[in-house]
Amino acid sequence: MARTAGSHSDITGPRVRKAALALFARHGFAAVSMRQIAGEVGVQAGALYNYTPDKQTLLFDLMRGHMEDLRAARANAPCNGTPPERLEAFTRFHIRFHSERPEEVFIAYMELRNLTPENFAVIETLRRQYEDELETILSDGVASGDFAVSDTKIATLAVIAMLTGVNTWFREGGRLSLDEVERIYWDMVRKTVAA
Amino acid sequence: MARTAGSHSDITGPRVRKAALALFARHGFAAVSMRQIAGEVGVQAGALYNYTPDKQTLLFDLMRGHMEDLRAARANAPCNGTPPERLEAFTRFHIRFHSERPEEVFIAYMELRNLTPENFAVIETLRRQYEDELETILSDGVASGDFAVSDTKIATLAVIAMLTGVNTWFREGGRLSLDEVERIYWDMVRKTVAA
DNA sequence: GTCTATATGAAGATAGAC
DNA sequence: GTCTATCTTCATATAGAC
Repeated sequence: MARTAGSHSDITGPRVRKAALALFARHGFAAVSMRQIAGEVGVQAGALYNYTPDKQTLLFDLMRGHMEDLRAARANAPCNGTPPERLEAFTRFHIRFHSERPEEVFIAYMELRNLTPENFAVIETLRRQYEDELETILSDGVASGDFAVSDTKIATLAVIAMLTGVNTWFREGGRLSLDEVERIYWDMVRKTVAA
Repeated sequence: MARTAGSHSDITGPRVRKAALALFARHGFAAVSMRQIAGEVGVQAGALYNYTPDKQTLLFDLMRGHMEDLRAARANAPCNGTPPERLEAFTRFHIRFHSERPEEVFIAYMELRNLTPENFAVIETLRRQYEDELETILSDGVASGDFAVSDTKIATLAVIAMLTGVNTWFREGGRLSLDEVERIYWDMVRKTVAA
C-alpha cells in the first residue's frame, strides 16, 4: 500500500545513488542532468536535494564509496605467503572485485576530471594506496629473486592497466567464466614479472 | 598586418579543431561549450558553424582523423620478419605513436559514448582493424611455436591495455626517455606471450 | 519528503547585417 | 567569414506550500 509523505527517506536515498551511478556510467557525469536522475527515481528534480547538497557531491560520494569498498575488501582478504602467492591473490582479487562493479569502475576511471581539485585529491590518495600494495608485492618478489622487472613502478602500472582492461570486454555469461579469466590473466601476469 | 574579413578560412578551421581537441581532452566533450571553443580561437560562437555543421561532427572528425592517422602510420611501417620481430615492432610503434598524441588518444578512449550510434560504428570498426593486426601477430607466433598464450583474443586485449596505459603516466622530459620506456615494455610484452 | 513554481544562467544553433 | 542578436531549450539550485 501507498506510504504517506515523509516515510521514504530510507529508500529514496539509495535509489538516487543507484540511478546516478547507472546514468553517469552510461552517459557521463557532465551529460546527465538532475532531472534525468529524478526521472529515473520517480521524483521531481528538487527532491534530490534532500539527499545530496549538489551534483558534484553525488559524484564524489559514489567514487569515494567505491574506493573505500576496494580498500575494505582488500583488508578482508589478507595474504601472507610468498611474493608469487601474494601476486596471484592480488591478480585474482583485482579481476573479481572489478568485474563485479563495472559501473563503479567505469566512473572511477572516466570521471576523475569532473571532480573538484579537493575531491580529486581524496580519490587520488585512495587509488595510490591501492597501487602501492601491488608495488610492494613486486618489490618483495624482486628482492627474493622470484621476480625480475626493470622498474617496479612501471611494472605496477602495467599490471594494473592489463587487469583493469578486463572490464572493457568481460560480461557474465559470455564465452569465458570468471574463473577462466582469472586463470588466463594470472598466467600472463606471472610471466610478465617472471625472473 | 590585419587581414580583411573573408581571408581566414584556411587557418581558422585548423585552429577550431585544435582548440576543440585540447578542451575536449581536458574537460570532456559534454562539459565544453561551443562558446568556450570560440573563445579559445578568438571568434564568436556563431562563426564556428562555418567549419562544422554541429558539435557532434566536430568530435567525430577529431576521432576519425586520429584513427585514420593510426592506420596510415602502421601502413607506412610494415614489418615482415618473424612473429617476435613483428611483435617488437608493434609494441614500439604503439608506444611511440600514442605517446606523441596524448590528447587524441584520451579523446578516442573517453568520448566513445558521446558519439551517435552511426559515428560510433565507424570508429569501432577502425579500432577493431588495429586490434586485429596485433591478434594476427600473436596467432602467427603461436602457430610457429614462438608464443604461448591460452587465448589470442584476450592476449591481444591485455597487451593493448598494458601498452595504452603508458599514456596515463608518461611525460616527455620525465624520469625515463621514450626509448627506455619502449625497451621496458617490450621486455614485459615479450615475456607475457613467451612460449 | 515531495511537490510546484521559479530564479538565474547557459547551452546549441540560426538569421541577417556588414 | 565574422559579427551581433536572438530563438528555444535546458541546466542547477532554491523557496515555500502541503
